[in-house]
Amino acid sequence: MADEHSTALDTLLRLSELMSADLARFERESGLSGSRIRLLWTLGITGPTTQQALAEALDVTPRNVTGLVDGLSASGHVTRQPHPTDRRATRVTLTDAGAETVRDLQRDHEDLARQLFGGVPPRRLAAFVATLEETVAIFERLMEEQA
Amino acid sequence: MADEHSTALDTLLRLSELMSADLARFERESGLSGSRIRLLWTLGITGPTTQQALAEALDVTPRNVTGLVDGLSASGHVTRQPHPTDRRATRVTLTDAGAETVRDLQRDHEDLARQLFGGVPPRRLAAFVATLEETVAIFERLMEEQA
DNA sequence: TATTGTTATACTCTATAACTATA
DNA sequence: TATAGTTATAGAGTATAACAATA
Repeated sequence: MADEHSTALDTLLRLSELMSADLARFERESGLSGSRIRLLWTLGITGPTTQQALAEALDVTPRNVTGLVDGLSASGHVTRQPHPTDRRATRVTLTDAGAETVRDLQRDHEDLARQLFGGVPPRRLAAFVATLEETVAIFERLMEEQA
Repeated sequence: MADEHSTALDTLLRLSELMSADLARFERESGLSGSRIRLLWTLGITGPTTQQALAEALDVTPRNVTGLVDGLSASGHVTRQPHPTDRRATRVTLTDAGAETVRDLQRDHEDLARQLFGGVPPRRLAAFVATLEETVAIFERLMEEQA
């Protein structure tokens, strides 16, 4: 018989698996890899930005971003534009098709949120979110201590 | 201003990222990749088992398991043993070193659970877990409908 | 015939290091 | 000198397809 602590963490891990499986579904439907989808999602949040900034946001090397942007450029989801003031840099910009993919992602995300939590009474949902957020705060503190 | 539904899902995604970062810490400390760690974890749960069974449990191809077992065999974490009754099959077994790695994983897992949830009052933790488990149930139903 | 695992081949993600162009 | 991005190289994870040994 496991501790309730462990049950909570195990269930969170199970939810992680399910969210990964949901991402895999989008991968199949869009023909895009998870890494490319994450880049598009980031670009949707930041707007047009440099590869350097993308590398930091995604926590990967600049070289890796070069490869991802190559692929997304070939598939017509992004374009490389000259940076307006720094001629060393490129600005990665969503094409119309890329922007549509990002909208699809956002819509799927909202649909999922509604399906998972739409039936939870407001008071209970608020308490749930509060505990989640406290857990994130503790976790972030732990990770900082180790860094 | 986002819906509380979306906030809940966003926070769960954030927790997923943190759990991935925590796994990455174990990867650095052990010198093992995430895929190999998952195989060891699975082997710790099932006990000695065939590559076929590992492929199903990990949801990857048999060929993939061959590569992972090759690596874990070279690093001394597992061995290939003849299957007692089926001469086509191999039984993958944890070595002492492999078993120790699994124990480290389990200990880290329990430590993390205690650090994250040890301070949450029992009633509140029970309510939290209940909502988590309902969310998993809804999510699993959704994924089945799509499959 | 069906199953277990491997060889052969290929693609994506990822990293480090060296290099070019620009700041 | 430092920064942005690319070329060169390498390794891990993953997949499909063809094959050998065994059931």
